[in-house]
Amino acid sequence: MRPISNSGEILCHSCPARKSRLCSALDEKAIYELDAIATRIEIKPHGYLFEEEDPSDYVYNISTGIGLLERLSSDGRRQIMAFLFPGDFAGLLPDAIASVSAKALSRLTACRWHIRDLDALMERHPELEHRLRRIGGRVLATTLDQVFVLGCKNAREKLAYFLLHMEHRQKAALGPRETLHLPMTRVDIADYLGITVETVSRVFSKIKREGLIELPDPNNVVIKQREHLQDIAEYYPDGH
Amino acid sequence: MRPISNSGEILCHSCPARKSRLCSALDEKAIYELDAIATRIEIKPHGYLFEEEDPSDYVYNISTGIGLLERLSSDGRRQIMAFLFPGDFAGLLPDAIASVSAKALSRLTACRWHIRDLDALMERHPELEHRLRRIGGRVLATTLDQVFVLGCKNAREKLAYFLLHMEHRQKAALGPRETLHLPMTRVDIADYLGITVETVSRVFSKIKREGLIELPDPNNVVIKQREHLQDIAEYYPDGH
DNA sequence: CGTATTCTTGATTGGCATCAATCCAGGTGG
DNA sequence: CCACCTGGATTGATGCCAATCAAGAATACG
Repeated sequence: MRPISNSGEILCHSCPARKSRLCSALDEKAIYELDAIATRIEIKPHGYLFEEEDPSDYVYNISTGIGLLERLSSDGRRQIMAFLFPGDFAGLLPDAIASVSAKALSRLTACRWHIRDLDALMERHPELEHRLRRIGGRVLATTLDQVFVLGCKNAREKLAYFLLHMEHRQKAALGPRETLHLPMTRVDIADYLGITVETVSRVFSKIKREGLIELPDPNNVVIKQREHLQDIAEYYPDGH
Repeated sequence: MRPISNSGEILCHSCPARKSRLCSALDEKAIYELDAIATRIEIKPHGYLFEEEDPSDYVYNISTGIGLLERLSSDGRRQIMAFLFPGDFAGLLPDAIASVSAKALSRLTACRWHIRDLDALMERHPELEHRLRRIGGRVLATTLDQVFVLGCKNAREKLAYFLLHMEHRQKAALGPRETLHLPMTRVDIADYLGITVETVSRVFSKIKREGLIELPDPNNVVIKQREHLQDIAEYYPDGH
């Protein structure tokens, strides 16, 4: 059976997210059908995949590029809920109960499904719903980690957590790298951790002086003392 | 068809959480089966429903009483992830990826299902999995609200959010009340909001002096100026 | 009724925010 | 090719909100 996409250059079988948690281990027939109801979309840097006000009728799966989920308050404060890597999902809240926007940090391509189409497909492939539930569970687990960090940790601990978490995400999405690339600005990091840009910058400088990391340039980090960082953050993404 | 519980005084048909999002609108047969694989459990005040280290092989649905989900760090800091009201679920993370404990604030009764039993039942009743997915979606939405509050808001705004949120939860679980009962201590509130007991106490006193609330006693609040509180918290649980 | 626990209030400290200036790389146009 | 501009990053000076330390008041409990 040859996969046919209804609208785009990347087909499921050649998709960078082919091994994503939604597609992998689905049988050929299900993948074919999933492909048939998918729309390929592309967002330019700084563009939005969807915004708070939009009716949340779609589920997205990032194929390539980096994005973020953010929420804004009326007086301009911003909280970043997550950074999006290839394979990640967005728009998993069908009730439109969560108002977040998804913004592209780089050129970004994604698969989009209409909720109704997905619901219909799930009726015939219950395995699909099971997978979506597990994906949701992982998102929740990560969000609980974030709650813990925001509620309990100081600036130094927050940044240590951030670096290790980003390294972990990047490894999962793109494979192991020798240096950690940070595609976001210092402001983004600050808004993710609930601190200010200046504080982020200061802590970067401090842990660099202390030899915990190297900073070839602001967007690239070499972690020199992983265990020390893990102890600071109390975060061990791959076990102790 | 008469419902038969395998272990307890409360049957599904007389369950206080009977109208919970899991059971409601399931057909009689599914409810019967759900009942058959449920275990009724009871926890004393300050006891634990489950703890961080436990293998998370169970899903729980609170029947009566109040509880909380907490995570502790090695140096004693604590973050409360949620307060549990009748009808709420806990243990929704099958991967054991989220280490949280569930503690009882009062005498607490709950339904417990083994994941395996539930998985087997879902094979025959896909509607059940669909419901669990939606429940998980709601939990995630609430947790995202919490992230926003922890990351962006000051002590005053946090407490305003807390009061309105608790009122909303209490209304949903127990029906409308004229006064808001707070079954948790000031320390619990502090650990939920990422601030200290003293700060909680001070803000309570302040908004009481300002006439936003009345405090007949520390555990009961009468909200006098709901709209003002909503504006402080930027939180409108039932729309504007 | 005494003891423990929780809550509240006061005094002081400190970590991070705020305000402000400078640095630096990349892009643009003369 | 270079002067200029711009947005992001860094560093410094100062101030403030909430943490910390400490003590007293209120309430629950054996």
